[in-house]
Amino acid sequence: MTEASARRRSPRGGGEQLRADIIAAVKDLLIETDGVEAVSIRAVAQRVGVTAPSIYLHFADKDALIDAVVSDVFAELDAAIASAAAGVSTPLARLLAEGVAYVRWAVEHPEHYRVAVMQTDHTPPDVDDVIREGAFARLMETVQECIAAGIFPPGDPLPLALELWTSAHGVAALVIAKPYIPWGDVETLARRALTAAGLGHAVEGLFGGDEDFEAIASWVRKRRASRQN
Amino acid sequence: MTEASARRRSPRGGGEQLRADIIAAVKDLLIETDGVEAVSIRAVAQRVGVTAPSIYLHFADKDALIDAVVSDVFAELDAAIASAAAGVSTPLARLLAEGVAYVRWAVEHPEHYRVAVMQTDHTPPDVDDVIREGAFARLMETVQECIAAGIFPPGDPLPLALELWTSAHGVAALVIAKPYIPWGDVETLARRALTAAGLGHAVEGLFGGDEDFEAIASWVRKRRASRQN
DNA sequence: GGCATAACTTACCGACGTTAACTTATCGGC
DNA sequence: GCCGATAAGTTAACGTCGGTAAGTTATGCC
Repeated sequence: MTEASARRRSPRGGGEQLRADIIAAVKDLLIETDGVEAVSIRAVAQRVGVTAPSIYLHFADKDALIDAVVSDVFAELDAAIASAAAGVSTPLARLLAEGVAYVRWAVEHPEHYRVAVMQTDHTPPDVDDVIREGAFARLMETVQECIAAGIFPPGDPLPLALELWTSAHGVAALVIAKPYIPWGDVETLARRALTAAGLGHAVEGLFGGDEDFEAIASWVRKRRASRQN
Repeated sequence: MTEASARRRSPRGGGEQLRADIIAAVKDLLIETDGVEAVSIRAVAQRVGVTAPSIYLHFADKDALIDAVVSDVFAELDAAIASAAAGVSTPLARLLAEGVAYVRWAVEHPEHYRVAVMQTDHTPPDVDDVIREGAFARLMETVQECIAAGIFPPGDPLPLALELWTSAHGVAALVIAKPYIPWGDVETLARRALTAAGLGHAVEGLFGGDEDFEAIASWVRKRRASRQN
Protein backbone atom coordinates (compact mmCIF):
# COMPACT_ATOMS: atom_id res chain seq x y z
CA MET A 1 0.00 0.00 0.00
CA THR A 2 1.38 3.36 -0.98
CA GLU A 3 1.20 5.85 1.80
CA ALA A 4 2.40 9.41 2.03
CA SER A 5 4.66 10.42 4.86
CA ALA A 6 3.04 12.60 7.50
CA ARG A 7 2.12 15.93 6.00
CA ARG A 8 3.31 19.23 7.38
CA ARG A 9 0.47 21.47 8.46
CA SER A 10 -0.39 23.96 5.74
CA PRO A 11 0.26 27.64 6.51
CA ARG A 12 -2.65 29.96 7.23
CA GLY A 13 -4.85 30.34 4.15
CA GLY A 14 -3.00 27.53 2.44
CA GLY A 15 -5.66 24.91 2.98
CA GLU A 16 -6.46 25.06 -0.72
CA GLN A 17 -3.30 23.14 -1.48
CA LEU A 18 -4.68 20.17 0.39
CA ARG A 19 -7.86 20.40 -1.65
CA ALA A 20 -5.92 20.10 -4.89
CA ASP A 21 -3.85 17.25 -3.49
CA ILE A 22 -7.00 15.41 -2.48
CA ILE A 23 -8.44 15.60 -5.98
CA ALA A 24 -5.17 14.36 -7.45
CA ALA A 25 -5.10 11.50 -4.94
CA VAL A 26 -8.63 10.46 -5.88
CA LYS A 27 -7.68 10.39 -9.56
CA ASP A 28 -4.67 8.23 -8.77
CA LEU A 29 -6.69 5.87 -6.63
CA LEU A 30 -9.36 5.56 -9.31
CA ILE A 31 -6.67 4.22 -11.62
CA GLU A 32 -5.24 1.84 -9.04
CA THR A 33 -8.49 0.42 -7.70
CA ASP A 34 -11.64 0.04 -9.74
CA GLY A 35 -14.73 2.09 -9.35
CA VAL A 36 -15.64 5.05 -7.17
CA GLU A 37 -16.97 2.88 -4.37
CA ALA A 38 -13.59 1.20 -4.04
CA VAL A 39 -11.95 4.58 -3.43
CA SER A 40 -12.47 5.25 0.26
CA ILE A 41 -12.21 8.55 2.07
CA ARG A 42 -9.76 6.87 4.42
CA ALA A 43 -7.52 5.73 1.57
CA VAL A 44 -7.55 9.20 0.02
CA ALA A 45 -6.66 10.74 3.37
CA GLN A 46 -3.81 8.33 3.90
CA ARG A 47 -2.51 9.03 0.41
CA VAL A 48 -2.26 12.75 1.03
CA GLY A 49 -0.87 12.20 4.53
CA VAL A 50 -3.80 13.34 6.63
CA THR A 51 -6.59 11.77 8.68
CA ALA A 52 -9.98 11.03 7.19
CA PRO A 53 -12.05 13.81 8.79
CA SER A 54 -9.73 16.44 7.31
CA ILE A 55 -11.23 15.66 3.93
CA TYR A 56 -14.48 17.16 5.19
CA LEU A 57 -12.81 20.52 5.72
CA HIS A 58 -12.77 20.86 1.94
CA PHE A 59 -15.66 18.74 0.69
CA ALA A 60 -19.14 18.41 2.17
CA ASP A 61 -19.23 14.67 1.57
CA LYS A 62 -17.91 12.01 -0.75
CA ASP A 63 -20.34 12.99 -3.51
CA ALA A 64 -19.05 16.56 -3.48
CA LEU A 65 -15.50 15.26 -3.69
CA ILE A 66 -16.35 13.09 -6.67
CA ASP A 67 -18.14 16.00 -8.33
CA ALA A 68 -14.96 18.04 -8.05
CA VAL A 69 -12.98 15.19 -9.58
CA VAL A 70 -15.48 14.99 -12.42
CA SER A 71 -15.00 18.67 -13.23
CA ASP A 72 -11.28 18.11 -13.34
CA VAL A 73 -11.71 15.12 -15.63
CA PHE A 74 -13.96 17.03 -18.05
CA ALA A 75 -11.35 19.74 -18.35
CA GLU A 76 -8.73 17.16 -19.27
CA LEU A 77 -11.01 15.55 -21.83
CA ASP A 78 -11.73 18.92 -23.40
CA ALA A 79 -8.04 19.73 -23.62
CA ALA A 80 -7.32 16.42 -25.36
CA ILE A 81 -10.03 17.09 -27.94
CA ALA A 82 -8.88 20.65 -28.49
CA SER A 83 -5.36 19.46 -29.10
CA ALA A 84 -6.52 16.86 -31.63
CA ALA A 85 -8.72 19.35 -33.49
CA ALA A 86 -6.05 22.01 -33.81
CA GLY A 87 -4.73 22.22 -37.32
CA VAL A 88 -7.49 20.26 -39.00
CA SER A 89 -8.88 22.77 -41.43
CA THR A 90 -11.98 21.32 -43.10
CA PRO A 91 -15.02 21.02 -40.84
CA LEU A 92 -16.03 17.45 -41.62
CA ALA A 93 -12.50 16.17 -41.06
CA ARG A 94 -12.27 18.16 -37.84
CA LEU A 95 -15.57 16.71 -36.65
CA LEU A 96 -14.18 13.23 -37.14
CA ALA A 97 -10.88 14.15 -35.49
CA GLU A 98 -12.68 15.47 -32.44
CA GLY A 99 -14.84 12.39 -32.16
CA VAL A 100 -11.92 10.01 -32.50
CA ALA A 101 -9.94 11.99 -29.94
CA TYR A 102 -12.91 11.77 -27.56
CA VAL A 103 -13.07 8.01 -27.84
CA ARG A 104 -9.32 7.62 -27.63
CA TRP A 105 -9.06 9.69 -24.47
CA ALA A 106 -11.95 7.80 -22.90
CA VAL A 107 -10.42 4.41 -23.63
CA GLU A 108 -7.00 5.54 -22.42
CA HIS A 109 -8.51 6.83 -19.16
CA PRO A 110 -11.35 4.39 -18.54
CA GLU A 111 -11.58 4.88 -14.77
CA HIS A 112 -11.86 8.63 -15.18
CA TYR A 113 -14.26 8.46 -18.09
CA ARG A 114 -16.42 6.04 -16.19
CA VAL A 115 -16.85 8.24 -13.16
CA ALA A 116 -17.41 11.36 -15.26
CA VAL A 117 -19.70 10.18 -18.03
CA MET A 118 -20.89 6.67 -17.37
CA GLN A 119 -22.70 7.32 -14.12
CA THR A 120 -25.69 9.43 -13.27
CA ASP A 121 -24.45 12.57 -11.55
CA HIS A 122 -25.09 13.03 -7.85
CA THR A 123 -25.74 16.72 -8.35
CA PRO A 124 -26.77 17.65 -11.87
CA PRO A 125 -24.68 20.59 -13.13
CA ASP A 126 -26.20 23.64 -14.80
CA VAL A 127 -27.37 22.60 -18.26
CA ASP A 128 -26.26 25.85 -19.87
CA ASP A 129 -22.76 25.38 -18.52
CA VAL A 130 -22.52 21.95 -20.10
CA ILE A 131 -23.80 23.11 -23.47
CA ARG A 132 -22.06 26.46 -23.63
CA GLU A 133 -18.56 25.57 -22.53
CA GLY A 134 -16.13 22.69 -22.62
CA ALA A 135 -16.01 19.78 -24.99
CA PHE A 136 -19.67 19.89 -25.99
CA ALA A 137 -19.54 23.57 -26.96
CA ARG A 138 -16.55 22.75 -29.14
CA LEU A 139 -18.48 19.94 -30.81
CA MET A 140 -21.45 22.18 -31.47
CA GLU A 141 -19.24 24.78 -33.07
CA THR A 142 -17.81 22.22 -35.47
CA VAL A 143 -21.30 20.97 -36.30
CA GLN A 144 -22.32 24.55 -37.03
CA GLU A 145 -19.41 24.87 -39.44
CA CYS A 146 -20.46 21.67 -41.18
CA ILE A 147 -23.94 23.13 -41.59
CA ALA A 148 -22.46 26.32 -42.99
CA ALA A 149 -20.39 24.22 -45.40
CA GLY A 150 -23.55 22.54 -46.69
CA ILE A 151 -22.65 19.12 -45.35
CA PHE A 152 -25.43 18.92 -42.78
CA PRO A 153 -28.91 20.25 -43.46
CA PRO A 154 -29.48 23.80 -42.22
CA GLY A 155 -31.12 24.20 -38.82
CA ASP A 156 -30.41 24.01 -35.11
CA PRO A 157 -27.01 22.39 -34.50
CA LEU A 158 -27.98 21.26 -31.00
CA PRO A 159 -29.88 18.04 -31.85
CA LEU A 160 -27.23 17.07 -34.36
CA ALA A 161 -24.44 17.67 -31.87
CA LEU A 162 -26.27 15.67 -29.23
CA GLU A 163 -26.68 12.75 -31.60
CA LEU A 164 -23.02 12.81 -32.56
CA TRP A 165 -22.13 12.86 -28.87
CA THR A 166 -24.18 9.70 -28.36
CA SER A 167 -22.27 8.08 -31.23
CA ALA A 168 -18.88 8.74 -29.68
CA HIS A 169 -20.08 7.86 -26.20
CA GLY A 170 -21.59 4.61 -27.44
CA VAL A 171 -18.23 3.39 -28.67
CA ALA A 172 -16.28 4.62 -25.66
CA ALA A 173 -18.72 3.38 -23.04
CA LEU A 174 -19.28 -0.06 -24.48
CA VAL A 175 -15.60 -0.70 -25.07
CA ILE A 176 -14.93 0.25 -21.47
CA ALA A 177 -17.86 -1.66 -19.99
CA LYS A 178 -17.47 -4.81 -22.11
CA PRO A 179 -13.76 -5.11 -22.85
CA TYR A 180 -13.97 -8.84 -23.60
CA ILE A 181 -16.05 -8.24 -26.73
CA PRO A 182 -13.91 -8.54 -29.89
CA TRP A 183 -14.00 -4.84 -30.76
CA GLY A 184 -10.79 -5.00 -32.75
CA ASP A 185 -8.72 -1.85 -32.94
CA VAL A 186 -10.66 0.79 -31.05
CA GLU A 187 -9.44 3.70 -33.13
CA THR A 188 -10.61 1.96 -36.30
CA LEU A 189 -13.92 1.16 -34.65
CA ALA A 190 -14.37 4.78 -33.60
CA ARG A 191 -13.47 6.05 -37.04
CA ARG A 192 -15.94 3.72 -38.71
CA ALA A 193 -18.78 4.39 -36.30
CA LEU A 194 -18.32 8.15 -36.36
CA THR A 195 -17.92 8.31 -40.11
CA ALA A 196 -21.14 6.33 -40.48
CA ALA A 197 -22.99 8.63 -38.10
CA GLY A 198 -21.74 11.78 -39.79
CA LEU A 199 -22.39 10.41 -43.25
CA GLY A 200 -25.82 9.24 -42.22
CA HIS A 201 -26.81 12.65 -40.96
CA ALA A 202 -25.37 14.28 -44.06
CA VAL A 203 -27.38 12.21 -46.51
CA GLU A 204 -30.54 12.03 -44.46
CA GLY A 205 -33.53 13.18 -46.46
CA LEU A 206 -31.63 13.09 -49.74
CA PHE A 207 -33.24 9.95 -51.13
CA GLY A 208 -36.93 9.58 -50.69
CA GLY A 209 -39.07 10.39 -47.74
CA ASP A 210 -37.16 10.18 -44.52
CA GLU A 211 -38.82 6.98 -43.45
CA ASP A 212 -39.19 5.35 -46.83
CA PHE A 213 -36.81 2.50 -46.28
CA GLU A 214 -37.53 0.85 -49.58
CA ALA A 215 -36.55 3.97 -51.48
CA ILE A 216 -33.29 4.11 -49.58
CA ALA A 217 -32.60 0.43 -50.01
CA SER A 218 -33.23 0.48 -53.73
CA TRP A 219 -31.05 3.56 -54.23
CA VAL A 220 -28.22 1.89 -52.34
CA ARG A 221 -28.59 -1.36 -54.26
CA LYS A 222 -28.50 0.42 -57.59
CA ARG A 223 -25.52 2.57 -56.69
CA ARG A 224 -23.64 -0.38 -55.25
CA ALA A 225 -24.26 -2.43 -58.36
CA SER A 226 -23.11 0.34 -60.66
CA ARG A 227 -19.91 0.83 -58.71
CA GLN A 228 -19.06 -2.82 -58.95
CA ASN A 229 -18.41 -2.54 -62.69
CA MET B 1 -39.48 0.63 4.99
CA THR B 2 -41.16 -2.28 3.31
CA GLU B 3 -40.44 -5.53 5.03
CA ALA B 4 -41.68 -9.00 4.38
CA SER B 5 -43.26 -10.94 7.18
CA ALA B 6 -41.13 -13.74 8.55
CA ARG B 7 -40.68 -16.36 5.91
CA ARG B 8 -41.59 -19.97 6.41
CA ARG B 9 -38.67 -22.29 6.08
CA SER B 10 -38.54 -23.81 2.61
CA PRO B 11 -39.12 -27.57 2.31
CA ARG B 12 -36.18 -29.84 1.60
CA GLY B 13 -34.79 -29.18 -1.86
CA GLY B 14 -36.87 -26.06 -2.13
CA GLY B 15 -34.06 -23.64 -1.47
CA GLU B 16 -34.16 -22.60 -5.10
CA GLN B 17 -37.34 -20.70 -4.47
CA LEU B 18 -35.47 -18.39 -2.13
CA ARG B 19 -32.87 -17.84 -4.81
CA ALA B 20 -35.49 -16.62 -7.27
CA ASP B 21 -37.09 -14.43 -4.61
CA ILE B 22 -33.72 -12.87 -3.82
CA ILE B 23 -33.14 -11.92 -7.45
CA ALA B 24 -36.60 -10.43 -7.68
CA ALA B 25 -36.01 -8.47 -4.46
CA VAL B 26 -32.76 -7.04 -5.81
CA LYS B 27 -34.51 -5.90 -8.97
CA ASP B 28 -37.20 -4.21 -6.90
CA LEU B 29 -34.66 -2.54 -4.65
CA LEU B 30 -32.68 -1.32 -7.63
CA ILE B 31 -35.76 0.57 -8.75
CA GLU B 32 -36.49 1.98 -5.30
CA THR B 33 -32.98 3.04 -4.36
CA ASP B 34 -30.37 4.17 -6.85
CA GLY B 35 -27.36 2.19 -7.83
CA VAL B 36 -26.08 -1.25 -6.93
CA GLU B 37 -24.09 0.03 -3.97
CA ALA B 38 -27.24 1.38 -2.38
CA VAL B 39 -28.80 -2.08 -2.48
CA SER B 40 -27.47 -3.83 0.61
CA ILE B 41 -27.45 -7.53 1.31
CA ARG B 42 -29.24 -6.77 4.55
CA ALA B 43 -32.03 -4.89 2.77
CA VAL B 44 -32.44 -7.72 0.28
CA ALA B 45 -32.59 -10.25 3.09
CA GLN B 46 -35.17 -8.24 4.98
CA ARG B 47 -37.24 -7.88 1.82
CA VAL B 48 -37.46 -11.63 1.30
CA GLY B 49 -38.03 -12.25 5.02
CA VAL B 50 -34.73 -13.87 5.93
CA THR B 51 -31.51 -12.88 7.67
CA ALA B 52 -28.51 -11.57 5.75
CA PRO B 53 -26.22 -14.62 5.92
CA SER B 54 -28.90 -16.75 4.25
CA ILE B 55 -28.18 -14.88 1.05
CA TYR B 56 -24.77 -16.52 1.02
CA LEU B 57 -26.33 -19.96 0.85
CA HIS B 58 -27.28 -19.15 -2.73
CA PHE B 59 -24.67 -16.63 -3.90
CA ALA B 60 -20.96 -16.65 -3.20
CA ASP B 61 -20.89 -12.90 -2.64
CA LYS B 62 -22.63 -9.72 -3.67
CA ASP B 63 -20.92 -9.69 -7.06
CA ALA B 64 -22.28 -13.16 -7.84
CA LEU B 65 -25.73 -12.01 -6.82
CA ILE B 66 -25.52 -9.00 -9.10
CA ASP B 67 -24.26 -11.18 -11.95
CA ALA B 68 -27.35 -13.33 -11.58
CA VAL B 69 -29.52 -10.23 -11.68
CA VAL B 70 -27.73 -9.07 -14.82
CA SER B 71 -28.50 -12.36 -16.58
CA ASP B 72 -32.13 -11.92 -15.66
CA VAL B 73 -32.12 -8.35 -16.97
CA PHE B 74 -30.55 -9.34 -20.29
CA ALA B 75 -33.26 -11.92 -20.81
CA GLU B 76 -35.92 -9.29 -20.28
CA LEU B 77 -34.23 -6.89 -22.66
CA ASP B 78 -34.00 -9.57 -25.31
CA ALA B 79 -37.66 -10.41 -24.91
CA ALA B 80 -38.64 -6.76 -25.35
CA ILE B 81 -36.62 -6.51 -28.56
CA ALA B 82 -37.99 -9.77 -29.90
CA SER B 83 -41.51 -8.58 -29.30
CA ALA B 84 -40.88 -5.31 -31.11
CA ALA B 85 -39.24 -6.99 -34.09
CA ALA B 86 -42.01 -9.53 -34.58
CA GLY B 87 -44.12 -8.70 -37.58
CA VAL B 88 -41.72 -6.22 -39.17
CA SER B 89 -41.02 -7.83 -42.50
CA THR B 90 -38.34 -5.84 -44.32
CA PRO B 91 -34.85 -6.14 -42.82
CA LEU B 92 -33.93 -2.45 -42.67
CA ALA B 93 -37.19 -1.54 -40.96
CA ARG B 94 -36.75 -4.43 -38.54
CA LEU B 95 -33.22 -3.30 -37.75
CA LEU B 96 -34.55 0.11 -36.80
CA ALA B 97 -37.42 -1.38 -34.82
CA GLU B 98 -35.02 -3.51 -32.81
CA GLY B 99 -32.74 -0.59 -32.10
CA VAL B 100 -35.57 1.68 -31.03
CA ALA B 101 -36.98 -1.07 -28.80
CA TYR B 102 -33.56 -1.49 -27.22
CA VAL B 103 -33.33 2.20 -26.35
CA ARG B 104 -36.91 2.36 -25.19
CA TRP B 105 -36.52 -0.60 -22.87
CA ALA B 106 -33.29 0.84 -21.46
CA VAL B 107 -34.82 4.22 -20.76
CA GLU B 108 -37.91 2.66 -19.22
CA HIS B 109 -35.75 0.47 -16.94
CA PRO B 110 -32.75 2.74 -16.27
CA GLU B 111 -31.70 1.10 -12.99
CA HIS B 112 -31.67 -2.34 -14.57
CA TYR B 113 -29.99 -1.20 -17.77
CA ARG B 114 -27.36 0.61 -15.75
CA VAL B 115 -26.34 -2.39 -13.73
CA ALA B 116 -26.38 -4.71 -16.76
CA VAL B 117 -24.73 -2.65 -19.49
CA MET B 118 -23.30 0.53 -18.06
CA GLN B 119 -20.82 -1.01 -15.67
CA THR B 120 -17.81 -3.17 -16.23
CA ASP B 121 -18.75 -6.74 -15.30
CA HIS B 122 -17.32 -8.27 -12.17
CA THR B 123 -16.93 -11.60 -13.92
CA PRO B 124 -16.76 -11.36 -17.70
CA PRO B 125 -19.17 -13.85 -19.29
CA ASP B 126 -18.19 -16.16 -22.10
CA VAL B 127 -17.78 -14.10 -25.26
CA ASP B 128 -19.34 -16.72 -27.48
CA ASP B 129 -22.43 -16.81 -25.30
CA VAL B 130 -22.89 -13.06 -25.66
CA ILE B 131 -22.46 -13.10 -29.41
CA ARG B 132 -24.31 -16.30 -30.20
CA GLU B 133 -27.43 -15.92 -28.12
CA GLY B 134 -29.70 -13.25 -26.75
CA ALA B 135 -30.22 -9.75 -28.04
CA PHE B 136 -26.91 -9.43 -29.83
CA ALA B 137 -27.40 -12.63 -31.82
CA ARG B 138 -30.77 -11.29 -32.89
CA LEU B 139 -29.17 -8.04 -34.03
CA MET B 140 -26.51 -9.86 -35.99
CA GLU B 141 -29.13 -11.93 -37.76
CA THR B 142 -30.96 -8.82 -38.88
CA VAL B 143 -27.72 -7.26 -40.06
CA GLN B 144 -27.02 -10.40 -42.06
CA GLU B 145 -30.42 -10.07 -43.71
CA CYS B 146 -29.66 -6.45 -44.58
CA ILE B 147 -26.43 -7.58 -46.21
CA ALA B 148 -28.30 -10.24 -48.14
CA ALA B 149 -30.78 -7.58 -49.25
CA GLY B 150 -27.95 -5.49 -50.64
CA ILE B 151 -28.40 -2.68 -48.15
CA PHE B 152 -25.11 -3.17 -46.35
CA PRO B 153 -21.92 -4.10 -48.18
CA PRO B 154 -21.20 -7.85 -48.24
CA GLY B 155 -18.85 -9.21 -45.60
CA ASP B 156 -18.71 -10.17 -41.95
CA PRO B 157 -21.81 -8.94 -40.14
CA LEU B 158 -20.02 -8.88 -36.77
CA PRO B 159 -18.25 -5.50 -37.00
CA LEU B 160 -21.36 -3.91 -38.41
CA ALA B 161 -23.53 -5.33 -35.65
CA LEU B 162 -21.07 -4.18 -33.01
CA GLU B 163 -21.11 -0.66 -34.41
CA LEU B 164 -24.89 -0.57 -34.47
CA TRP B 165 -24.92 -1.77 -30.88
CA THR B 166 -22.70 1.15 -29.91
CA SER B 167 -25.16 3.50 -31.61
CA ALA B 168 -28.11 2.28 -29.61
CA HIS B 169 -26.12 2.09 -26.40
CA GLY B 170 -24.82 5.62 -26.89
CA VAL B 171 -28.32 7.03 -26.89
CA ALA B 172 -29.58 4.88 -24.04
CA ALA B 173 -26.58 5.32 -21.79
CA LEU B 174 -26.23 9.06 -22.19
CA VAL B 175 -29.92 9.73 -21.71
CA ILE B 176 -29.79 7.68 -18.52
CA ALA B 177 -26.53 9.15 -17.22
CA LYS B 178 -27.27 12.78 -18.12
CA PRO B 179 -31.04 13.19 -17.88
CA TYR B 180 -30.85 16.97 -17.47
CA ILE B 181 -29.56 17.41 -21.03
CA PRO B 182 -32.37 18.57 -23.38
CA TRP B 183 -32.61 15.34 -25.33
CA GLY B 184 -36.18 15.97 -26.38
CA ASP B 185 -38.36 12.97 -27.05
CA VAL B 186 -36.14 9.93 -26.56
CA GLU B 187 -37.91 7.78 -29.11
CA THR B 188 -37.42 10.46 -31.76
CA LEU B 189 -33.80 10.83 -30.76
CA ALA B 190 -33.25 7.08 -30.99
CA ARG B 191 -34.97 6.89 -34.36
CA ARG B 192 -32.84 9.72 -35.76
CA ALA B 193 -29.55 8.44 -34.38
CA LEU B 194 -30.16 4.86 -35.48
CA THR B 195 -31.40 5.86 -38.91
CA ALA B 196 -28.29 7.95 -39.39
CA ALA B 197 -26.02 5.11 -38.30
CA GLY B 198 -27.75 2.59 -40.55
CA LEU B 199 -27.85 4.97 -43.46
CA GLY B 200 -24.22 5.89 -42.94
CA HIS B 201 -23.11 2.29 -43.06
CA ALA B 202 -25.27 1.66 -46.09
CA VAL B 203 -23.80 4.44 -48.19
CA GLU B 204 -20.24 4.10 -46.95
CA GLY B 205 -17.84 3.73 -49.83
CA LEU B 206 -20.42 4.74 -52.42
CA PHE B 207 -19.04 8.21 -53.12
CA GLY B 208 -15.32 8.51 -53.45
CA GLY B 209 -12.62 6.89 -51.44
CA ASP B 210 -13.72 6.03 -47.95
CA GLU B 211 -11.78 8.83 -46.38
CA ASP B 212 -12.15 11.44 -49.10
CA PHE B 213 -14.22 13.91 -47.14
CA GLU B 214 -14.23 16.53 -49.86
CA ALA B 215 -15.73 14.10 -52.35
CA ILE B 216 -18.45 13.27 -49.87
CA ALA B 217 -19.09 16.89 -48.99
CA SER B 218 -19.34 18.00 -52.58
CA TRP B 219 -21.70 15.14 -53.49
CA VAL B 220 -23.95 16.04 -50.59
CA ARG B 221 -23.91 19.74 -51.44
CA LYS B 222 -24.84 19.04 -55.06
CA ARG B 223 -27.60 16.62 -54.17
CA ARG B 224 -28.98 18.93 -51.50
CA ALA B 225 -29.01 21.87 -53.92
CA SER B 226 -30.80 19.89 -56.64
CA ARG B 227 -33.46 18.70 -54.20
CA GLN B 228 -34.21 22.22 -53.13
CA ASN B 229 -35.71 23.07 -56.49
C1' DG C 1 -40.17 -41.94 16.44
C1' DG C 2 -35.52 -41.17 15.39
C1' DC C 3 -31.97 -39.01 12.94
C1' DA C 4 -29.26 -37.00 9.06
C1' DT C 5 -29.01 -32.74 7.17
C1' DA C 6 -30.88 -28.75 4.47
C1' DA C 7 -32.22 -24.42 5.76
C1' DC C 8 -31.68 -21.31 8.40
C1' DT C 9 -30.05 -17.77 12.77
C1' DT C 10 -26.97 -15.46 16.19
C1' DA C 11 -22.88 -13.24 17.05
C1' DC C 12 -19.14 -11.14 15.44
C1' DC C 13 -15.17 -9.03 12.35
C1' DG C 14 -12.89 -5.16 10.02
C1' DA C 15 -13.87 -1.29 6.92
C1' DC C 16 -16.85 2.22 5.44
C1' DG C 17 -18.89 7.44 5.52
C1' DT C 18 -19.61 10.83 8.73
C1' DT C 19 -19.94 13.77 13.05
C1' DA C 20 -18.67 16.02 17.49
C1' DA C 21 -15.38 17.50 20.35
C1' DC C 22 -10.82 18.34 21.20
C1' DT C 23 -5.87 19.90 20.09
C1' DT C 24 -2.09 22.40 17.91
C1' DA C 25 0.49 25.14 14.83
C1' DT C 26 0.47 29.56 12.58
C1' DC C 27 0.78 34.59 12.37
C1' DG C 28 -0.83 39.59 12.94
C1' DG C 29 -0.52 42.82 16.77
C1' DC C 30 1.80 44.65 20.75
C1' DG D 1 9.46 37.87 21.83
C1' DC D 2 5.27 36.29 23.17
C1' DC D 3 0.14 36.27 23.09
C1' DG D 4 -4.14 35.25 21.76
C1' DA D 5 -7.45 34.30 17.83
C1' DT D 6 -8.31 30.92 14.77
C1' DA D 7 -7.19 27.97 10.68
C1' DA D 8 -5.86 23.40 10.24
C1' DG D 9 -5.77 19.70 11.81
C1' DT D 10 -6.63 15.05 15.26
C1' DT D 11 -9.02 11.47 18.31
C1' DA D 12 -12.90 8.94 19.32
C1' DA D 13 -17.10 7.33 18.28
C1' DC D 14 -21.77 5.99 15.77
C1' DG D 15 -24.39 3.25 12.69
C1' DT D 16 -24.09 0.48 8.46
C1' DC D 17 -21.83 -2.23 5.29
C1' DG D 18 -20.07 -7.10 3.18
C1' DG D 19 -18.76 -11.29 4.90
C1' DT D 20 -17.69 -15.53 8.13
C1' DA D 21 -17.89 -19.06 11.84
C1' DA D 22 -20.48 -21.58 14.64
C1' DG D 23 -24.71 -22.87 16.43
C1' DT D 24 -29.84 -24.14 15.92
C1' DT D 25 -34.13 -25.98 14.04
C1' DA D 26 -37.39 -27.86 11.06
C1' DT D 27 -38.04 -31.36 7.47
C1' DG D 28 -38.64 -35.78 5.38
C1' DC D 29 -36.83 -40.44 4.70
C1' DC D 30 -36.36 -44.84 7.18
